[in-house]
Amino acid sequence: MPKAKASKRPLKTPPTPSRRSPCPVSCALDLFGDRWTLLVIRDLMLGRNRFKDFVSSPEGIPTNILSDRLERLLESGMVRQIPASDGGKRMAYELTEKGDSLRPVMKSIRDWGLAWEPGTKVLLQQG
Amino acid sequence: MPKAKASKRPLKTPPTPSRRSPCPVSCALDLFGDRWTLLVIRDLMLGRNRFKDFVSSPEGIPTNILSDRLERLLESGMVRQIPASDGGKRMAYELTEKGDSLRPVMKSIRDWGLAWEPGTKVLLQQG
DNA sequence: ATTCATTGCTTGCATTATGCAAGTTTTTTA
DNA sequence: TAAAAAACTTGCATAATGCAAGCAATGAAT
Repeated sequence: MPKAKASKRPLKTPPTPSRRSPCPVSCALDLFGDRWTLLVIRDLMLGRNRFKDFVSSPEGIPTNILSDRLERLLESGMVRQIPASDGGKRMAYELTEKGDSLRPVMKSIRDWGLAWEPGTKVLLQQG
Repeated sequence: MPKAKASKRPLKTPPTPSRRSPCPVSCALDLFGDRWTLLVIRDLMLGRNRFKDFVSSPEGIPTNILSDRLERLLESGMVRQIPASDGGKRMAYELTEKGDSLRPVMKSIRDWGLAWEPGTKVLLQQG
C-alpha cells in the first residue's frame, strides 16, 4: 500500500533504479515483461477497473500477484486510483496517459495472437 | 548426455500445452511474456544470429536462460536453426515467418519505450 | 600435431517470483 | 445488526531466475 506522498525536492534517484540497458525494448520489458501485467492493462482497456474484475478474468490471476502488479503499475505511472463510480468509498483503477498509450502494443500483440495462435479469439471488444 | 538436441521435458506439446484462456493476448504472453524472450527476438531482427551474439548483448542474458529460451522458440516455431554463414559446422538461428511477424509488436514496444522511458535510445538500427 | 582460445552449451546452487489456499479487514447490503 | 462482498495479506510449496563454474567440441595458432 503506497502512501502517495508528493515530494517537492528534485529527484535524486535516477529515472531507473536498475535498468538492464538503455534499449527501449529492454526498459519496456522491465515494466511489463511478465505474464500478468499486460493482462491487467488489457482489462483496464476493456473498461474493467475494480480488483474483483481483474480477479474474475478468465486467466485467473492470483490475488497476491494482482496486488503486486497494481502496485507496480501505480509506481511506474501507468495506472492511477480514482473513486469508484458507484459512489461508495472504495477505489477503482484507471489507465493514465502513459498506460493508455500502450494500446498500439496491445493491438499488435492481439493481432499477432489471432493470426498465429489457432483457437484464439477476442472475448470482449473494447467499447 | 547428448548435446544440444533433446529437451529435458517430455515435450509432448499439444497444440496448446496449458492455455490460460483463448484470449490472443494471453496466449501470446504464454509464448513471449517474460523479460528475455523478446530481447532474443530483437537481436535476431537486428541480424544477430549466434549464441555468442545474444550473450554479448548489453542486457547480459545468463547462458542457461538463453538456452532455455532458444529451445522454447524452436518448439513454438518462431525460430529455426541454419548452418552458420562462416562455413563451419556450427549452427546459427534465424526467425521463421511466425517469429518475423512479431516486427509490429517489436516496433510498437520500441516506440512506446522511446516515448515514455527517458534516456532510452535505439542502439542498433535494423538493416 | 599440440596447445590454446572461442563457442555453445550444462550443472549446481542461492535468490526471487509465482501459484494456491486460507485468513483478515473494511465496506456494502439485507 | 448481521452477513456478504471487496480488497487485500500471509504462509508456504513450487518454479523461474541469476550467477559462477565447468566442459566438450570446434577453430586458430604454433
